[in-house]
Amino acid sequence: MLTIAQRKTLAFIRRYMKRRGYAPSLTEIAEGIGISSKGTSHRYVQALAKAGEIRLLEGRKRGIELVDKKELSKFTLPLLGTIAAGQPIKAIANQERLDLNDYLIGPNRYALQVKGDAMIGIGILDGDLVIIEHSNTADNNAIVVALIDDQEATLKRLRHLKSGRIKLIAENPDIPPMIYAAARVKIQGVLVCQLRRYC
Amino acid sequence: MLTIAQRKTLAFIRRYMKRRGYAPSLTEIAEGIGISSKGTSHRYVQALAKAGEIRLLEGRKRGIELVDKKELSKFTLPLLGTIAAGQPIKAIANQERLDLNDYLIGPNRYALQVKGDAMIGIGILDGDLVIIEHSNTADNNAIVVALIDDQEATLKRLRHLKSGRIKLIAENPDIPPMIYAAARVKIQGVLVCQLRRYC
DNA sequence: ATTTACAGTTCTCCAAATGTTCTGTACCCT
DNA sequence: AGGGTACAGAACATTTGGAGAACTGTAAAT
Repeated sequence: MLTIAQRKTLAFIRRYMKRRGYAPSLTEIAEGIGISSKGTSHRYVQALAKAGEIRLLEGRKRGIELVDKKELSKFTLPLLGTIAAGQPIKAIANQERLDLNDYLIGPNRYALQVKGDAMIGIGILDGDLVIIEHSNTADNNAIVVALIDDQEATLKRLRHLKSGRIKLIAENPDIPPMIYAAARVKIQGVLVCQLRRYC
Repeated sequence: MLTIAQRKTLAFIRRYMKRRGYAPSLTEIAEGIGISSKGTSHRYVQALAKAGEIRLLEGRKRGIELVDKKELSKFTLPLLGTIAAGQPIKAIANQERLDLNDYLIGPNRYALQVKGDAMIGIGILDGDLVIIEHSNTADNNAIVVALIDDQEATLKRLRHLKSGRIKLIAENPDIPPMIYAAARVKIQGVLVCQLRRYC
């Protein structure tokens, strides 16, 4: 339940965002609700986030998002808990919901269907769908879609070698890793998620 | 979430393209939003691309395309094609979209997180999420959540034996299959889909 | 084919705006 | 007096906004 001051804060944030299209700063919130300390408005904003009325984008200026109560039920599934061999399902407290939306969807993402067993060692099988986020760079050890000599595109684990060359590793003991000069390899995207349908 | 400057940049690009029919250059963008460094406008444009507001046509001058936001907000992803070791991405004709909604979501479905390696043989690893559709029956050979003696819940492959008994098979050579009298096994749900996040 | 102007990319540096955390003060209540 | 709440304001860390130089790549003109 919100206090009067928190309610006032929320109302101000809503008004501000509606009018200007972006979130107010803490100083503006303080002004807007008639106090002079942004330390205090900070407290209210934190309380609103905890109450689930807004969402805070960590480490960003004006990083407030309104939570749309309608949207909440759309692409979510109840996350019941964990299952292991030999043990009952262990329920997770207060029935979390899993938001598949931010799990899977995003700008610059696309799906590919995997052919072949090159990545079988990490459980990516023939026919699986992988979701790729478009990017020209990738962290060491990430799994990437790499284009070699502008010809072949493959899904492999990436490793930057100290020599500056690039090692592409298939997670399959039958397929040896390959090493290429950096110029021959273009990264097209990074593996974000994998999914497989059973029915 | 866009910053104020990014928003301003996007608005300018939209205005410019509407009026002139083609995209502005970085210098024009800088002028248009009232700054003098095209290095800076470059940063904003990159940020907009990452946020999915625009698309950049690589290696082309004035290569900015506006992205239609309507498509993006749905629960779909472009399905580009297939990827295999040693071959280019094979595009699927006219860019199908993959609707994850009917892939994943449904009434009576819930998610569980898998613990342990019991199903490693078919690529279900520790930590993966599985989506289960609630059901008291299952086809032969389906993978199910089964409750044994009202005690243990496990994820196993189901096989109805001619004897009327039920065989539960872990897809792991280290774990032998178990056979139970039908009365001891209750099916709680059927594995519909599996997904794993990599980042 | 070469030159040239335009456009995009990368980099470094700096300043201002903003979020976060703390400490201190005032007021109200029992 | 003690505890709680509301608020102010300082101090600090981080993000955002911006300038400009140097470089690479593209496309058009010669």
